[in-house]
Amino acid sequence: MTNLKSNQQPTAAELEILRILWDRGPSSVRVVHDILSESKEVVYTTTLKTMQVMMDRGFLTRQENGRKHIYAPAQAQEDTQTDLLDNFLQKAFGGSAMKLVMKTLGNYYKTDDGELDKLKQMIESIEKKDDDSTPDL
Amino acid sequence: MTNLKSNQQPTAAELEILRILWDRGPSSVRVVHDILSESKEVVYTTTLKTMQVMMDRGFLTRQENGRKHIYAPAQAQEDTQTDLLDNFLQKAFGGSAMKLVMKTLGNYYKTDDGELDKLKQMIESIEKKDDDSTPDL
DNA sequence: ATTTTATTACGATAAAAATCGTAATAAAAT
DNA sequence: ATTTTATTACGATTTTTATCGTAATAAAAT
Repeated sequence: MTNLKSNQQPTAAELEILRILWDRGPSSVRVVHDILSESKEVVYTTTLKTMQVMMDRGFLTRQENGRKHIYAPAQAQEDTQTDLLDNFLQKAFGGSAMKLVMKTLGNYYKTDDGELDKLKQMIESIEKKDDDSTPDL
Repeated sequence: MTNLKSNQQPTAAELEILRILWDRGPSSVRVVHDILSESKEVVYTTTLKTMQVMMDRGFLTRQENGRKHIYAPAQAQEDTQTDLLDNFLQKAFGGSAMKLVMKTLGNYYKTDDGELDKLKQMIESIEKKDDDSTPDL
């Protein structure tokens, strides 16, 4: 019945920019924009403005020396992904992590063996741990 | 460089309505609204309008007898989830299904054994199949 | 038949997100 | 010093999404 305006998520356009920064490290608007332009038609000032807004929203930090601004993600990719995942899991799968996992594997199962092995390891470690703590959702 | 306004996704508000319809089957606006009201403060005409928009967007169908309209999802939950997943995977994990799976398991590993077993089966069947066909993304 | 009630239709407004154009500023080149 | 170039700041506009109020319509109750 209440409506706690929960944790703000970056928009789609913002995520594209974050991805670039995570990949290339701290960068100027110019660099980000040029990369962005390869996959999307957009004007320089739009990219700039978006990054300024992201600054306000706390998604980016920046280091200014003189007129030059170098932007960096405020949060590690891992942490942002955690937030996004929480959100998506609720919205699309009613919070059932297992349904999400099964569907993902079912749809995109082409993987290399190394990855499947890692996955198996993970499952084992879950089976070991089981029942001691931590959330389930 | 182009910008194909790809496949439309339901918004968050629309998904809440879809979820209700998937759960309860085809329903009137009244029913959907009453259920929605339990978790969210919203006015009847807002729910109505949203559902009318969803109709336009092709997310819902409806059967009218006289003044009474009964709405139903245009697409099975599974299929919508596939679309959502495609989209999310790109946006948040750069298309790497494996990363998504690993992170999901890592974050929400509390599951019952039955589910883990199913998961192991799935992995096995993937190992069997491997290399014949189908997309990887 | 008249009134009450429930429902839909429609349009208007608000809020959020995305985009762009213009002006201001500073550095670099001449 | 003056001009050119690159960058940021700022505000305006557009688009999309969400919300609501009022009027129209039909069915049910009296």
